[in-house]
Amino acid sequence: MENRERIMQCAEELFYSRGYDAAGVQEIVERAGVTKPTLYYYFGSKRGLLKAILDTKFERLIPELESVVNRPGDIRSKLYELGGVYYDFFREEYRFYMLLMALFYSARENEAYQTARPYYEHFYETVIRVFKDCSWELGNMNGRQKQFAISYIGAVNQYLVLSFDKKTGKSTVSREQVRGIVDQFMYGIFS
Amino acid sequence: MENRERIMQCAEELFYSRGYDAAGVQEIVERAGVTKPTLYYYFGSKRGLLKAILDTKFERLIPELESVVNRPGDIRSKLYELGGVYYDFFREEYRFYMLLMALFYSARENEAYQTARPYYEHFYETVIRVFKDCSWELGNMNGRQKQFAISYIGAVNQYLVLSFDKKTGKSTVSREQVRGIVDQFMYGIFS
DNA sequence: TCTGTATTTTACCGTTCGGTATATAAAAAG
DNA sequence: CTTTTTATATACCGAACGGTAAAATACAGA
Repeated sequence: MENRERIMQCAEELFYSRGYDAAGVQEIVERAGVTKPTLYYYFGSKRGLLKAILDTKFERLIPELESVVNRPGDIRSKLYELGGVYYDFFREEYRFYMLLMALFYSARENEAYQTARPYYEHFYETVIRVFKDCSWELGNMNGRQKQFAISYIGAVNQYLVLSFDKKTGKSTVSREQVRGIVDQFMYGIFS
Repeated sequence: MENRERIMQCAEELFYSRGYDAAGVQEIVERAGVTKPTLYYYFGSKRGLLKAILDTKFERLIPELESVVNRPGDIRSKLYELGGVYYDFFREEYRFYMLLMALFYSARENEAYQTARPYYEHFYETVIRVFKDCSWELGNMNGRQKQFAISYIGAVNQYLVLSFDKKTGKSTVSREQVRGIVDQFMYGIFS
């Protein structure tokens, strides 16, 4: 099982730094210190390898998101906590996070996008549910739950991604600053 | 000059639909009805072709952005107009817009990202300047101009991209709804 | 010790990749 | 009418692509 994990780790690194299409299977196995058939033994295809990486990481992220969403509380505290989950996940798994963003924005026909798509959908649905569950607080929102979810994710993501220093490999923002973004999202720029 | 333009057009389409790395030079020239040396005669390399596409489109977008930024007005009207420019550009050049997003989120080591990077920087600086020029209205903002620019672009982009129906190739939002996003950005979700 | 299974290797597949040397048309300049 | 420049095609390059057949190795349990 050691080789399997090392392959996934090296692949994640290379997908992140070169991009999924530009990263070659040959280079992945070289870094992992194995040969190609070993990779194909475990994952079946390059796409299968990507899928395995996505599965592993989401297996950790999804329950964290769910626990925030299902916990009782007002919209403010939920969005804070949600931002916190993003922030922590981003700090610990920034390579994967950046890879995920790249996949999300890659072309619709592209194999990588199609592989990653189901994961986004689950992800988005979770955030939309936050707004739906808080209709007691926000009114009927005129069907704007989805819009709220989109711009919330857009603002937070953009902020995390832009504040990432790829030289040091670290985020330059604090958890507090992410709270600031959430505040701005809720109360506007004059707050 | 006809072939040159047709190559660029076909390349834009393929870069959009398959992704820059996944789109092959061979396929581009086949669609354009020419051969490879013709492409290399005009653009020198695949990267040069991408650069030419970026140049052409930004040559149109940048002046529009500049005119909005340089016009006098309050932050509200400027952000409205800026959103309008995005919206129009997105409707008319959605393939290019989506391609641009994909390039922006692609890996830092990647050739495509490095080619597109200078264009983003110019673009971001323009939006940051909107907030800087309105410090009379927003106070000193505690150095949050950049944060504002980032989350503004993040929210608007995410909204436009998400509302794009790739089956019909059209945006499902109106100019009004983009104004709604700008309102939300300025006054929060309770507005 | 033998046998079966899980794992990894060597050596290779055909295809496509980005890119080019060279010849050839077409058109403008002398 | 020649010469030069611009533009396009034929035919090819070596390298890398994703992927695989088949053999060898490692390691169980009987």
